[in-house]
Amino acid sequence: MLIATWNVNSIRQRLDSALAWLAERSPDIVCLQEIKCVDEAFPREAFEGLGYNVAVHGQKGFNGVALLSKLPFDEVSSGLMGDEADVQARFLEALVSTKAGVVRVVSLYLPNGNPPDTEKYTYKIKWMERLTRFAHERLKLEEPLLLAGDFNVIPAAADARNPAAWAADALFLPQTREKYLTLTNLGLTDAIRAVSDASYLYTFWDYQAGAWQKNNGIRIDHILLSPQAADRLRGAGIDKHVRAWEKPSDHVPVYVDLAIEGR
DNA sequence: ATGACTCAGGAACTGAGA
Repeated sequence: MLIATWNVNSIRQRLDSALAWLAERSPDIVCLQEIKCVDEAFPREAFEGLGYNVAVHGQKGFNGVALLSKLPFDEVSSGLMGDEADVQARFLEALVSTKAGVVRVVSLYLPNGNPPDTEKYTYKIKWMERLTRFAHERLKLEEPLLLAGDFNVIPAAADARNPAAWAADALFLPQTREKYLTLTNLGLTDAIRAVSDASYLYTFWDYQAGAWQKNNGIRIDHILLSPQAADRLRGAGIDKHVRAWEKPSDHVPVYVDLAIEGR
């Protein structure tokens, strides 16, 4: 079973690319972020035509997450626990059933947090604390669980081409990395790092200053696995070539292959 | 030294992104 995540930076601007990528990768479940539209504007029919069930949690203008699944959704729930006043569309959780049992998947768009001396960074840190509480609760279920999305966290220096340039950035500040470690230390496995310790594995290249041409990238899109998912990890990868397509997102898809029969 | 790009919203620009 292939499960992927991709920050598309507007699903309406990226529809052709998304359909082309789905045709070549053929994932069973896809987590999308930054769809940048309300639910009604999501091009749901285009994906349903390919056999996907669609769940959307959007908002006007920015943010927004979605899930595509060839398996039907047993349950879908939007919003991250811990702050009823938080209206930003950044979290969508679903449960699907396979022949081998359930799989729980979360599509998440963790706040950027810049500039760090503002309430935006406070929001990011609190969001990470809420995510940790959520993961702690769900791990008790002992299910195959995937937290997939744009975490806006550079976990280590090896995850940036030029780590010094990110030293004071909300994506790489010590406090950000500490909170991310607290999350992963609950027992979550970074799928990409589980299969490779290579350098120069990136998922984002800025549109500006020729970052892509210089391979000046960072690895901020992650798939974190519960022990029950990690036990079934067959492979993982980054579809880097998509960044070279016409009119690309600044992020590329990341995927895992789990030894779970889809249907 | 500086700016550099792409989106949405809404009709010239700003905010957001990272």
